[in-house]
Amino acid sequence: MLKLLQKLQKRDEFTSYQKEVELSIKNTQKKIAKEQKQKLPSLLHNPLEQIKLEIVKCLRECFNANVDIVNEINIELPPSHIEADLTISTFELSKILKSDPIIIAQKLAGTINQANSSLIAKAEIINGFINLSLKQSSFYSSILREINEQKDAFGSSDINAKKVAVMDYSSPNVAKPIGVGHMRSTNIGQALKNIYEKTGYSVVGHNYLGDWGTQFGKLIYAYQTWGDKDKIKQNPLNELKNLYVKFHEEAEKDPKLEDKAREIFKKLEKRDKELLSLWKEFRDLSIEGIKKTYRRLGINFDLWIGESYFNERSREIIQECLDKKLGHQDPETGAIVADPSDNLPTFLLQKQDGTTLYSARDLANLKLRLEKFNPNEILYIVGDDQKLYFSQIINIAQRLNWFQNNPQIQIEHIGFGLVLSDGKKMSTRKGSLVELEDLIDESVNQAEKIIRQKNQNLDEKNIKEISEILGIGAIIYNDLRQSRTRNVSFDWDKMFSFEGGSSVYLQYTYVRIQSILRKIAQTPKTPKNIRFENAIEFNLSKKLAFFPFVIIKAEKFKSPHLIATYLEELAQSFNNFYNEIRIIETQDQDLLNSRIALITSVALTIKNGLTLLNIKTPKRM
RNA sequence: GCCUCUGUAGCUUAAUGGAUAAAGUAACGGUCUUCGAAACCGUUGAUGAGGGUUCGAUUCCUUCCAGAGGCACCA
Repeated sequence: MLKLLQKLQKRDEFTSYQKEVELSIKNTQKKIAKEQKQKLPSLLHNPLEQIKLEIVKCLRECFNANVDIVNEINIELPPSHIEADLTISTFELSKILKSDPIIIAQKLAGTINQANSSLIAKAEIINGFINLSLKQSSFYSSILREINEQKDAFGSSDINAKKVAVMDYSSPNVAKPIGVGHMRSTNIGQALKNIYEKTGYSVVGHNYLGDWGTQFGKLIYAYQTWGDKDKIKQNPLNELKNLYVKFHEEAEKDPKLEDKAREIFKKLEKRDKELLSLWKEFRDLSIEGIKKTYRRLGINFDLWIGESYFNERSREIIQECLDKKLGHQDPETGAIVADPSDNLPTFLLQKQDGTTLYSARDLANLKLRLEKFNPNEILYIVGDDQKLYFSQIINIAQRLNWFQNNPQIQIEHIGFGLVLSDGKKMSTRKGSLVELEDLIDESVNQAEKIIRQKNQNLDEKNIKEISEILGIGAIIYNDLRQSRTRNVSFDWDKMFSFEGGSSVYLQYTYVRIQSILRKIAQTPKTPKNIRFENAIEFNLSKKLAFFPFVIIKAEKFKSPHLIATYLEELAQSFNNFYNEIRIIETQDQDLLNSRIALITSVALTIKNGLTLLNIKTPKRM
């Protein structure tokens, strides 16, 4: 009886939330277990993989190499001035085999030529390069058959089967609206999740919400001082943002406000019932708005566990740091300081007023991930401005011996350049923030304008749907097409480029193919005798064969932009072909069917690639 | 002050030690009575500056210059 009473007394806004979290962790564990049992598509039917394996076999024959060299074979398309189908450079091999590249090239090319391969016609050497000429028709029919069989699965592989990765992305602060800066973490994170899964990984997507901390003290203070309940009910997100900005404006004039905010947060950490219910209200309102934006962008997570969940656990972590002498209490202030090694600067875990800091909660978060998912990788997809912070955290976790059960684990901060406005970092506090929702609306409007201008045959409903697809795609693509590390300057005009080098270019190419397939009006079926007539067709098929390997590379370097670059090259190649050859006028039935198989493959690959980047493909536009 | 990242064509970007540095955009010229010209073809145009490492450097090291970010009670 007494226990029940105690339980009831203890029950507050937290209790139900904690239950929710535990359930979502269990569900995620189930999801992983299920995925690990699934059979994944293999690369073995891809002729490019077959060529690679043949070369490895030849290498083993002539060098008795028992080192693992499969992944060192680097097959590429040769530069345009070289007349060959594929090229291998032997420079990397020479380091592994500790031999002269020219000699390797000579020996290897000789062995390949004697091997009587079903795909390779001949190997020639120029310097350290081995240039391969293929048995083109077998290669061509092999890759087209493979793609048309695999369909949406084309691009998948099993090279990372049975591996688990936890990804921390988006993770917005719930007290303020999502800005365009946060968009990068969201887009890059989701794209990396998709890419990882395509190579066989099970991925836990974690939206680590910033739903705790002094910011809530600020927000609650602002609400209590200037807030208006009715206004918040009408337009919650906007009003909360106004309060947040107002607080910072006032705090500029009167720095004492910061102390007041800290005081409120301190009470919140002590579970003051009234404050806690305000906290819950603001949190729920914010999350509702955030989810709306995610729905439009197609972002999904397995876990929504915010910092608040780790509040109490972080106390244990702080104690653990003190016990293991990785932290100390500052004798002057009483704050608790963590002491990383490797010349990294110290950082605070707990403030002098006894409340916890982000770092302590983040360490608790890391521990939970290790315990619940035992992952091979943990990726923090967070801006480069937090690079130092993550090296500090990882250093402490390492020295707390948290990785002893899993020494191979990779914990990485996947940084990226910031979105700059007028050359500077954007900030909610200074009001220089462009809100993501506004940006999306604007882009969708721009798209609609152009669609109306370009295509008069669409009805209203279609126009709305397609504007949404094109407008949102343009924003995401603009974010993902360049390599992660460079800063992005925010430029409205650049966002709405609907020409070459944009998602719209890729979508347009896809739509064109759909249009041809509609005109031909026969169900595409792969013919018995696949053949081609023109070199452009064969080149396209080579490019297609690379798709799964591009995904693998994008996973290895955590670089979604490699997919974008690849798709642009593919689309360009197709458009070239399209301009050269009139597909529907092909007389020979086998050739026509082969061409249908080819363009279907191109369309599938563009669609699968854009899906990885979280961009949709319309049927018409 | 210390540390980190970035610097490629007028502009936005690609190329993670390899062959003649690749695209888009802008400019100029060409291609639609024929599969959707939101496309295609052609011309002009670039590695911030200096040193080093090596068969070979946009890529690695170093000095300088320029921009951005971080460095204790925000997250």
